[in-house]
Amino acid sequence: MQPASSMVPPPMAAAPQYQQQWMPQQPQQAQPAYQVPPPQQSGYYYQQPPPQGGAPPPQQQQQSQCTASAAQPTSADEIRTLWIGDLQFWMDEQYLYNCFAQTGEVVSAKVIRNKQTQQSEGYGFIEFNSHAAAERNLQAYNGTLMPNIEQNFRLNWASLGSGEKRSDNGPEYTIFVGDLAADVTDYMLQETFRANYSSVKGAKIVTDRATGHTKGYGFVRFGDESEQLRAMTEMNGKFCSTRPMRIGPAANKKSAGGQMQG
DNA sequence: TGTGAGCGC
Repeated sequence: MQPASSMVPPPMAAAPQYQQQWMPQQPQQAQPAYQVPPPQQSGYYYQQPPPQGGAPPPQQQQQSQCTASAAQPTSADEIRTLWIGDLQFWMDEQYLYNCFAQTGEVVSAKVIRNKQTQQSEGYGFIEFNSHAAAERNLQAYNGTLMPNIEQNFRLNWASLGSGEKRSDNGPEYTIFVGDLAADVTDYMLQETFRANYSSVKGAKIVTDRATGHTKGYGFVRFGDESEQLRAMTEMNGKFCSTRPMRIGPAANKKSAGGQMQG
């Protein structure tokens, strides 16, 4: 049980000049020397079994080996890339790749950098070999601890790079949630509310950009205003993880539903 | 206690 030295963040060192994209030298390599332990399946109560009846199990479902002329995404179903945010400055392409390498489904990893300073912009993209693989990794890793740092993966579908994403249906109504414990993740907060309110669209824990540590508060977005209002009273004081939540109205600076007046 | 922000040349 020795931590791989290549995964340890450098104390302070100038970042070397990396390529814009990183991928393994051999795509069908048996097993890389570096291995990342799988994410801790803590078995949260909000984990739900995969839906059955319709979708085949995500096993070795070999799609057609898209070799050359089949690389034209015609719809959003073909998206195979995930967006990853809240990256530290030392998290390079190889670090990201190693995070998902044990699944054997990652194709490439990329950190977006400033062209002049080569410093990380704090986000990147992970490309997988199929849409199903990307979705599996999104579900498995999002909200779990990243290697060698007390910070959670913040993953999402890469939407803006591949054309139009399916537009949201209608306005959103956001609430502020404070007094959150340090281990509360986006997904945990979202599912805590979704268990009671079907119109929950998502949740966001606010983290410090420099350290990636939570600031102890976040936001939950609803699609239905009545559920937003109900949640503000019904969920106030309810426990999420180890602490009771304190809920208040969100001071939306962007287009909210209709709660702003004057 | 406290009111985010994140899409690639």
